[in-house]
Parts: sequence; C-alpha cells; structure tokens
Amino acid sequence: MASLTEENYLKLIYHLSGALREEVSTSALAEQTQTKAASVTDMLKKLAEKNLIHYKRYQGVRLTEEGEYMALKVIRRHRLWEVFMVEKLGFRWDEVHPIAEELEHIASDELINRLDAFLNFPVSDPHGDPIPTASGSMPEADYHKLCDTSLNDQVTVMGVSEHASSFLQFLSKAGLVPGSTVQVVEINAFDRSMQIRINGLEPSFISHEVARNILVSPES
Amino acid sequence: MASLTEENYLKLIYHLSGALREEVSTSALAEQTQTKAASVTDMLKKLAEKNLIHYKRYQGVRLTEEGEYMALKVIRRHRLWEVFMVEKLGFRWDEVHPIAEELEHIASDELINRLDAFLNFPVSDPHGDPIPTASGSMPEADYHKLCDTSLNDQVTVMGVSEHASSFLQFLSKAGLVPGSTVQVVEINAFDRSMQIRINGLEPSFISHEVARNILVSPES
DNA sequence: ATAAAATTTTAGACTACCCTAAAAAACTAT
DNA sequence: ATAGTTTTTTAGGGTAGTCTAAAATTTTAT
Ligand SMILES: [Mn+2]
Ligand SMILES: [Mn+2]
Ligand SMILES: [Mn+2]
Ligand SMILES: [Mn+2]
Repeated sequence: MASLTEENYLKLIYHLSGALREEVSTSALAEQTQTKAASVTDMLKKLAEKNLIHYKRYQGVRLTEEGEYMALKVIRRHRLWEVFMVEKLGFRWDEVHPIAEELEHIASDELINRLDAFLNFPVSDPHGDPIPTASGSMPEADYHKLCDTSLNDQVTVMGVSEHASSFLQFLSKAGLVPGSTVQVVEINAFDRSMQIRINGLEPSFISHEVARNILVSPES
Repeated sequence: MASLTEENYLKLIYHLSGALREEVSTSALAEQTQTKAASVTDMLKKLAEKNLIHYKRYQGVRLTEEGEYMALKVIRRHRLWEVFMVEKLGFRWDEVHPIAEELEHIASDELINRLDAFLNFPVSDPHGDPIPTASGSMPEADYHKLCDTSLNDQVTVMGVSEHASSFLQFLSKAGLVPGSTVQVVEINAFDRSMQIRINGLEPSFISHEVARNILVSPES
C-alpha cells in the first residue's frame, strides 16, 4: 500500500511529533530525510491525498489514525528485527540499526508475527525502546533520565535516548547497558556530572550529556 | 551498487541461461518480468553499461563474471532466508518464496553470513536447491528426475524442479518431500505414470508430469 | 504596524523504470 | 532469393521521487 519512501516519512513524522503528537514542520522533515523542503512538500501532498496525514499548507503535519497505525507497524518491524539480530545472530547493539532500516520495509504480517513468537514476544528492543503490538499500540514506558536521579538512589538501566553507535559503544565499554544497576554516588553542581557505581563496582565518572541520554527505572 | 530491479534482472538472466550458460532473449526476460520487450531493452543497456552483462543488440545476453557473482549473491540470500523461515519460523515450504523475493534484496554481507552460521551452514534450501557459497560459487548437485528412475530402484527425494505452491502442497500431502524414500513399483508405458512406494508404505500413483518435477538421488 | 528574515510552496526539470507505437533487424517459408 | 512473420530496438512519453530557483506566506524585529 505505502511505498518504502512513504513508510519512512510516516515513521519520521511519528518520531518527530513526540509524545504530545505535536505538528511537524516541513523543514524538520527535510533535515532528517536528507532532502530539500520542496521535495518534502511534494510528499506531504501525496500522503495527505492518501489520508495518512492531516496537512494544511504552511501549517505543519500530524498523522491521521491510519497514518499512525502504519508508522507503528514499521517501528514494530524495525525493533523486532533488531532484537533478532542481537539475540539470535550475535550482533552488538550498536551495529543493528542500519540493517533494520532496510528490514523494516518487508511487508508480510505473517513473517513479522512468526518472528515475534520466535523471539518470545519481546516488549522492548536492544536499546530499551518499546515494541508496538501487532494491533498497533505503543506500550508507554515511564522511564526517567539518569541525570534526574537523586543522590544515593539506586536505579536500573532500561534504555537510551541517543542511538549513535559511538555513544552505544562507549556505554558497552562502561558497562552501562540495559539491566545494569546504578547508584548515584556524587553529583557535581557546577556541571551536573556524576560519580556512579555500576553493578556495585568502583565508582566511575560520567558527564551530564551522558547521564541525560540514559533511561532508568527505580530499583524494584 | 545494483538496484532492486537490477538485482532481479541479474537473477533472472542467471536462471534463464541454464546450466550451459546460454544466451537469454529479450522476449524471455519480458515474459518473466511481466514487462514489455522495450523496457527490457532499456534495462539491458544499463546493465551492459555497468559491465554486468555481455550485450550486443539483437543477440541476446549473458552475464559477465561480475554479473554472475551478483546474481549468485541474490540467490544465496533468497535461499538462506527460505531455510530460516521454514526451519526457525515454522513456515511451510510452499509459503516462503514470495517473502524471500523481498528479503533477498537486503544487502548486508554481515547479516547474511551470520544468518548462514545461525542456520548451521545449510547446503540446500527447503526445495532442495543448492545454496551458493559466500565466495560466489554454486554447488552443483547431480540429481536426476524421478521419472527417469528404473523399475524397482530405490531413491531418496532431494528436491523439486517446479516451485508452484499448489504442486508443493500436493507433494506434502503425498509425503513426497526431501528425505523421503521412494521405490518404483510399476511404470505404465502408455502415459509414463508410475506406482511408487513412499517410505515403505502402500503404493501410490503419480503422473509423469509429477515424476518429472521431483529430483532424486540413488539410495546411499 | 511595517519591514526584514525565515519558512514553505510552486514552477520547471532530472533520473529510474515503465509504457505504446513505429522502425529495424533477424528468422522462416516458399 | 524474396516475401512475410517474428523479434528487437528506437522514439516519444508517463509516474515517483528528487532537485534548484522563484514566489508566496508566516514569523520576527523594530
Ligand atoms: Mn533502530
Ligand atoms: Mn526505512
Ligand atoms: Mn524461492
Ligand atoms: Mn527480487
């Protein structure tokens, strides 16, 4: 029904619109798609024609219910393939995203639902991002940022909000991966950097920039 | 390097050129690609430009070494994904081909080589077709047709030369799947139909048309 | 409130892949 | 050998998705 390019636009609009489902600008889409604003306008007209987005010119866009459903299907496929590559093929979490960008466009529902079962119905991908259900709803996880954790609190790493492979490799080296336990030992007021104890080992230092991109939940 | 469409042409030229690597005609390609001869000519010019085929106008085409290498890569990916779907996801052998037609275009070598290892380096796909190696050579299996088997000889089913899902479903129902043992009990001269004993059970009847599309090897 | 700046859309054009219709070349049959 | 038939190529054109340049609209700043 939707071409590969259309699917990428829908997925991107979903991600850029954020939790509040705000309107997405033409320029924001142009920047992320590595295309020019004029090309984005053309595509927005086509998506509006297909009733996948709400579009009034000069006003930005939002997904329709149908458009959001299709975006979530693409995101579901992307994240399930990432789980497959890490869990079954032994890829590292910093390697799988570019390949999932291709696999996410394989359309078969039968394939993806069997893959889901084969992976034992995972609820999140290797980066801690929730996997939309087959019926098209996005599980909302209410994690908070490691940088907002109070002194001495102990938390569990659940995921990341930055997916650059250099960042992911840094976290692997530091042992800051989903499942790790972190206790905040010290917070430096001037630059908000932290000393943290990972899995009970010797304290290490992380910048606010790093702590801001690590998602955690309170120790259960 | 090559687009999805170009990959499909290369694969098709490989298949149509047969074991003897004969020249493939424009009209044969047009028929199989569901396009018109004029469109095929356009594509042949492009592939020749990229040195993937030998092309002289009005003369038909053959793959270059480079073109054959790329065709074999696509076929390798296709067949490995078919093994994955049948062995790991529980698909039936008559269901996987259309999905593999999409998966075969996912380009990552790393992905396909890890998949190969995950599947324990299979040598043939669910239909008995050999899987090209990572280095780009096609294992040649010298199976013969069940219809050429002599009376009373016992053979093992190795694969099929017809992939229509209706044919595959018929074979599944009959128990004529790769690995089955077949003994030829009777051959009817007038229409070359056969009575065969499958896995030692009661004899069943198959037409020459069916026997012609079943590949077997002598009992070891 | 109005002018300047930024954003967005329109206009016109390009490539990849496909089409129909017509021309060219290759086969086939007498 | 020549005429008819079939196959293949060329000519001209269409859609999807992209571009640059120019026009329209909105936002920002005085
Ligand atoms: Mn990803
Ligand atoms: Mn994509
Ligand atoms: Mn197949
Ligand atoms: Mn294909």
